[in-house]
Amino acid sequence: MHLESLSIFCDVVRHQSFSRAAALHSVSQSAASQAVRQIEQRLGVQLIDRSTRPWRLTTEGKLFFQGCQEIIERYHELEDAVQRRQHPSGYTVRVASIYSVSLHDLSGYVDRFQNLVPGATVDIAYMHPDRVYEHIRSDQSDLGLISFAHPGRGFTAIPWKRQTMAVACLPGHRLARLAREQRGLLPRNLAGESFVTFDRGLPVRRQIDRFLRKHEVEMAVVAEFDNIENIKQAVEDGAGVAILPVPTLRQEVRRRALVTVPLRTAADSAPLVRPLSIVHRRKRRLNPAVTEFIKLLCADDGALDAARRTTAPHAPAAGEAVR
Amino acid sequence: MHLESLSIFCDVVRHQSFSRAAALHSVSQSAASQAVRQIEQRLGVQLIDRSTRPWRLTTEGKLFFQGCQEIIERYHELEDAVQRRQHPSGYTVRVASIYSVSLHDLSGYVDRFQNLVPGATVDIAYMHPDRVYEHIRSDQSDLGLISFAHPGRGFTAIPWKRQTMAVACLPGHRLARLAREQRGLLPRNLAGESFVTFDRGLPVRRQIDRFLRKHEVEMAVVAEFDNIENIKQAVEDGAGVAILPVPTLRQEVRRRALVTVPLRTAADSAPLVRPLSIVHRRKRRLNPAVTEFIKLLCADDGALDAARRTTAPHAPAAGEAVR
DNA sequence: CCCAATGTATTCGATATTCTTATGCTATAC
DNA sequence: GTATAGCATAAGAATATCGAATACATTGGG
Repeated sequence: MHLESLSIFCDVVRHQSFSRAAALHSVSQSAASQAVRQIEQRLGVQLIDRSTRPWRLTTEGKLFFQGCQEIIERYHELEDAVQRRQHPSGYTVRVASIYSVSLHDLSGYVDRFQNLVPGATVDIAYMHPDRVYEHIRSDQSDLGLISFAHPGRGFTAIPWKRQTMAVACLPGHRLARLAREQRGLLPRNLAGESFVTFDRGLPVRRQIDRFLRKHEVEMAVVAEFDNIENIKQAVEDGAGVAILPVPTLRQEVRRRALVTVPLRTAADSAPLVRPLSIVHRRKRRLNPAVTEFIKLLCADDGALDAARRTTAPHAPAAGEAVR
Repeated sequence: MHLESLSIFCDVVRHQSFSRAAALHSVSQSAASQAVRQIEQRLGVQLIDRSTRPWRLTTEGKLFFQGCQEIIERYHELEDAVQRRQHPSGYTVRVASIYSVSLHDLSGYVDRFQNLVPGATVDIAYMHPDRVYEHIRSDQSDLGLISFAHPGRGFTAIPWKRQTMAVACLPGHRLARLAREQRGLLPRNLAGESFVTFDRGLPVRRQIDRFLRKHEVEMAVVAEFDNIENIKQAVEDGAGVAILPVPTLRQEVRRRALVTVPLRTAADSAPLVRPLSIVHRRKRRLNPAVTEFIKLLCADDGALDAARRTTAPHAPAAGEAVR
């Protein structure tokens, strides 16, 4: 019997709902239903009486629920105890991040975290997206911060932030003036503009192309790069305009090298955002400090529901463009 | 985490051996090794120090072992408690059997069982092999008794008896006399004889054919049936001889309608036997009475190791002919 | 020191299980 | 009645598991 299934059963009972329990465990409602059914079948005992609405626990169900609760709690304590022995003091949270999540984005969290958990430290390492996954797979890091969390095998992705993307150009650029005049830019204003963008094949590029196609705008791609730094550089050098996540342009905007121009879209059409996710190895018990850090990262970001994790190969991370 | 894996870990520790633990759980040594490693990986903690011989538990391993033992015991108690509520008294063991396992084969066990477990009853139903599986799958029976337990999905087969097979013929038949003269029959004595046998495609038929081919004997098949009763009938009617499990001929031998003639084979060649197995649904917790009954069935049958259950698609049931 | 014996780890392909998506059902509310 | 919310079910894809074969490591004997 899978402990995870027992845990799902307990949450089904606690929340009086299969769907909510499923969400809490980051699985589909169907999976929760099947898990509970499987328990019933293996036991040969009906735990839930589904003939009424709302459903109710049977007597056996109540008994089993109480027992399960205790067993699961005990098991978690056991895991904690065993893991704590190994890292007896000074928890460390090892984070692997892509370059374009600046330290600035994180320092606030880190400070608050170190206040909250006095003994703890956070190690942040910046690297190429592929290496982030590799780092996590090989257990060199506990968490990864990446954009467009690709649904790779063995990883769990927790939606974190959604950075809105805007047009970046030189302060004296035609589009900058136009945006001032008409308060923001419409997608079609971009038509024909020289465009510095991401390599074909990167999710963010596909995202942008989809957006432009949707708004029936064609731009003249003059350069493609696989990272944001090079794109910004090219724009500063006057090669054209770019569409980039606003927070990554903070430095350049501050020193007035570039300006960001918001893109206005119709209310019903999805705005251009770059979803950032926290990823970690699936089915792996995270140490308490890591759990705490995740909680903190997700917490003030009130809009996002921490429960909406996804490990599903095809479930788009919240914020990923719809097909 | 799989409770089964935890249980394997506990047995590994208790018996200080992966192989023995694997056998106890009816899995391969490989699976046991993988199970333990999986636990270690998910915990991120080394439980067993494999660098020495014999290996030793790490400190964390000891801690985890103690905790696991308790958790598993609790879980089993919980299952029992929940199941007992449903069958508060008078356990019943429901057995589905093929026709050719006669009541005579079972009555001894049933009597002893009812002595051992006073409140219990045993229901035996006889049916076609396919229906036995169906009965078990649909939970109409707890146990099935079948021959040549085919390794079907979702079933566990416990080797039970190995019925030696012998030639059955009319008392006055040439072979009967020959056997008296030379004390038993050699396979080659069967050459050219009229042969009443099983339908092609039945495992028992393939078994017999293999045997004959191995001894380079060709017989003249005069009739094929899908069940033993018809074959016996045909032999009694003088259609020819048959090769059948000895115990299924008890009635006919007693009333002197037929005789059984043992087949002598070289010491190194496998004798012809029909393996009988007890099957039940895999991954299903059996109620205590059923467990007790299985124990009883297997017990006096000392030669067979109750631990050598098989659920493996390719593991031949003990006694099945080797390829 | 090498060799064989024993027991565990690893790899790989087959198989079984478990998931998700899509859709069907059903008890209640209106 | 009909609509709705919430669960069940089906089918196929993704994943996990298992066993067979084999590699590897340790130990004990020559």
